[in-house]
Amino acid sequence: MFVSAKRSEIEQAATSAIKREGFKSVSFRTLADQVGVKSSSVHYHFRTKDDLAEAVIRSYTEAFEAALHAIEQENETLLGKLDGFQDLFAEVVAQDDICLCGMMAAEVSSLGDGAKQALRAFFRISESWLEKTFAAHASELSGQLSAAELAGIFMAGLEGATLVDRVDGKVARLQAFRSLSRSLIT
Amino acid sequence: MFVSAKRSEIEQAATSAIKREGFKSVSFRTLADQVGVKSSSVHYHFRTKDDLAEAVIRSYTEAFEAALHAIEQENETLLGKLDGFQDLFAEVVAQDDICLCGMMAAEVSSLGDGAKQALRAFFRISESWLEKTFAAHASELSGQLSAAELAGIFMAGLEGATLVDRVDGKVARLQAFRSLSRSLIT
DNA sequence: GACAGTATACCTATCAGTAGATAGACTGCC
DNA sequence: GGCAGTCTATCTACTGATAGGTATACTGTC
Repeated sequence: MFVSAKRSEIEQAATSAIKREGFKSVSFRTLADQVGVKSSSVHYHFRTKDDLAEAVIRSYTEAFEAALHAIEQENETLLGKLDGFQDLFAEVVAQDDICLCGMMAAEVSSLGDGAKQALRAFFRISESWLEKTFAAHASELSGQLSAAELAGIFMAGLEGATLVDRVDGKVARLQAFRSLSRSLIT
Repeated sequence: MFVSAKRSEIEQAATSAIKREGFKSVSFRTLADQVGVKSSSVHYHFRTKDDLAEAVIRSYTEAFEAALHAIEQENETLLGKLDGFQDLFAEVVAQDDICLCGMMAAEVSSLGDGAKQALRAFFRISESWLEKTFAAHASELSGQLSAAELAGIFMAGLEGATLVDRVDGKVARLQAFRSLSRSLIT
C-alpha cells in the first residue's frame, strides 16, 4: 500500500503538533506551511479534519503496537516489559509532549465518529497488551489485583502522569509509577 | 468580597463547558449567549481569555480544597479519606466530563502565565493533601512506597482514569484505582 | 437635600485574523 | 489521454478584542 510522501509528511507534522498543542490548535494552514504546500493540498490528502484525526490516530496506534511488539521480543521479565512500556511515555514527556491519544482523549467531545472509534481501538489494544503481559507473569506478582485491573491502573496512570508532569516540568509521577511497578513484583 | 452575580454565572458556565469540551472550544460569544448577555459584557468581567482561564482555575481550586477539607472532617480512616478523594473524580465522570484542571493540563501549551501558575497551584495543593494524608496514616500502609510517591500515583492516576474512562464510557480504570487503594492498606 | 463625579454593568458596532472547506485551473508523469 | 498532485482564489463562519455609548447606582461635597 503506497501512500504519497507528502501525505506521510503531513501526517507526521500533524502528529507532532497534536502531541504538543492539541488537535483543536492544529490547522490545515499551519500544517501546509510546515510541509511546504497550500492548505487545499492538505485537503486533497485528508478531505476533512476528522479524516485527518482518524488517520493520525491509526498511524500512531500502528507505531505503538510495533513498539509493544519490540518490547516483548527484547525483554524476558515482567519488570523489563513494564519498564519498556513506561519508557514509551518517558520519551514523550522528554519532548514536552503528551501521548497523542491522551491528548485526543481530552478532546474526544469534538471528534467525529471515525476518530472516536480509532481512539477507542488504541486504548483497547494497549490495555490488552498490558493485561496479557500481567497475566503471563501472574506468578511474579504480589498483591490481589487482577491483570485487568493492573492494566487499567498503568494505562490510565501513565497517561495521567505525562499530563500532570508536563504542567510543572518534572517527571515525579512517571517516576512514582516506576516505583509502583517495582513494589508490585516479588 | 462581593462579586457580581453575572460574573459568577459566567464563571460557572465556563467551568461546565471547559470540563466537557476544553478551554479552546469555549468562546466569549457562547458563554455570553448562555448567560444572556453580549460578548463584550463577558470581556467587561474578564478582560482577556487568559484572565477567564485563571479565574476559573482559581475558583475550581478553592472548591476542590473545600471538598478535601470536608472529606478530612468526615472520615477517620485512610481508606475513607481516599475513597472520598476518588469520589470527587467519580462525580466528574458521571457527568461525562473530566476534571477541569486535567483538561487545562492538556491545553497548557496554549495558556498564559497566570493560568499556568494557577494550574500548578492546583496540582501542588491536591498532591500535598494526598501526601499529608498518606503520611499521617503511614502505619496502615503496606509496601515500600513513600507518601510522596503514593500522592503522585493517585493524583496522576485519577486524572488519567477520568480521561481514559470517558473514551469508552466505562468506569473501569476508576474502579481499578479503588482496588489499588484497598490492596495498599493493611 | 441637591448636585458633581465616578463606578458598575451592560449595550451596539466593528475590527483584523483565522478557521474549514470548495471550485476550477494548471502541471508533469505514465 | 488520464490521472495524481498541486495551485489560485474564494466562501462562509467564527474568533478575541476594542471603541464608544447608555442607564443605573453609589459617594462625597456644598
